Amino acid sequence: MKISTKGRYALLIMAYLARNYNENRYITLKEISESENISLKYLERIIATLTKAKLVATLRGATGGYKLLRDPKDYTLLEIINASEGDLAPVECVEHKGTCPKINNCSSRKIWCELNNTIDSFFENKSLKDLI
Amino acid sequence: MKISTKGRYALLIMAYLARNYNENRYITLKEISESENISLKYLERIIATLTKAKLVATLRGATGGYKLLRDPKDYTLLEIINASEGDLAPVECVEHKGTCPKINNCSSRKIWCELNNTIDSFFENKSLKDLI
DNA sequence: GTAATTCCTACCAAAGCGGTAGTATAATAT
DNA sequence: ATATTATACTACCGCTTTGGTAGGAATTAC
Repeated sequence: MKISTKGRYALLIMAYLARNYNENRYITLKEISESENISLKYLERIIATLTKAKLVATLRGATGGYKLLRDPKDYTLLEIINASEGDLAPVECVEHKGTCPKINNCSSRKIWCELNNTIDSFFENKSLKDLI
Repeated sequence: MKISTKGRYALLIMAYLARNYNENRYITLKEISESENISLKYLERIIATLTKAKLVATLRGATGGYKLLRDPKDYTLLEIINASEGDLAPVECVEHKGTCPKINNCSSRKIWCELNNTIDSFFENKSLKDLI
């Protein structure tokens, strides 16, 4: 039941961008890397998923970097975690019903679905602003 | 954020024992293995942790097997999951504070602790009887 | 053109997951 | 006693995921 570094670092990056949101400038990964003491190369890979999910704006080249597209209060932690970590379903059958033949008489599945909803709404109800 | 087969199968085993609780007999893994279609050998390994945690009674030899030590309503899902899956903390620093040097000015840790509490109380408030 | 920065792909070691196999030990049935 | 049934313990194994590293290509500002 661990959150991997993908999700954790994604949150760190987004929190960093959020803290500098009002400056409205592009922030380099180099800056975040040095501030948070995480390898630049690894951050590149992690933020790529956030870029693809259109959670951040990017500009290449000199004076380029990343910035938020919306106000921090308008990001839920769920969308950030989902983009970076994938879906949070604690077991396969919650999201993909075809994988288990016992699905219709499984006494546990109801529990897993409930747990999934609990976790999702936990993150849905927290914004990026709450994090900073 | 997955629950592994350790935790899932542990719950299956306990649910099976719970459904037969009133018969007050020792139930073999062979029976559970055939009923649930899970390898006997793997079940042996999984139930070993439940035995060590004193969640089930065992008897070796012919007519031996496993049975519950208490009424199903007196088992929380949390103790079963904890015994089989280990603790559910979504990040290391929630349980082991020494692992991260940034612990005292980490904006994320509060979230992880909250999530941990949410998940724990989810399982704490469900009994084995709820599962069957 | 040069420097700075993102973007893309390939690679890699270590750990965890989901088992299997073999043997030792204990209790019962006959 | 001995054969049978069952748990207990330990070692092994292939596969996938995790947590990175490395190198270079594309893009932009100056």
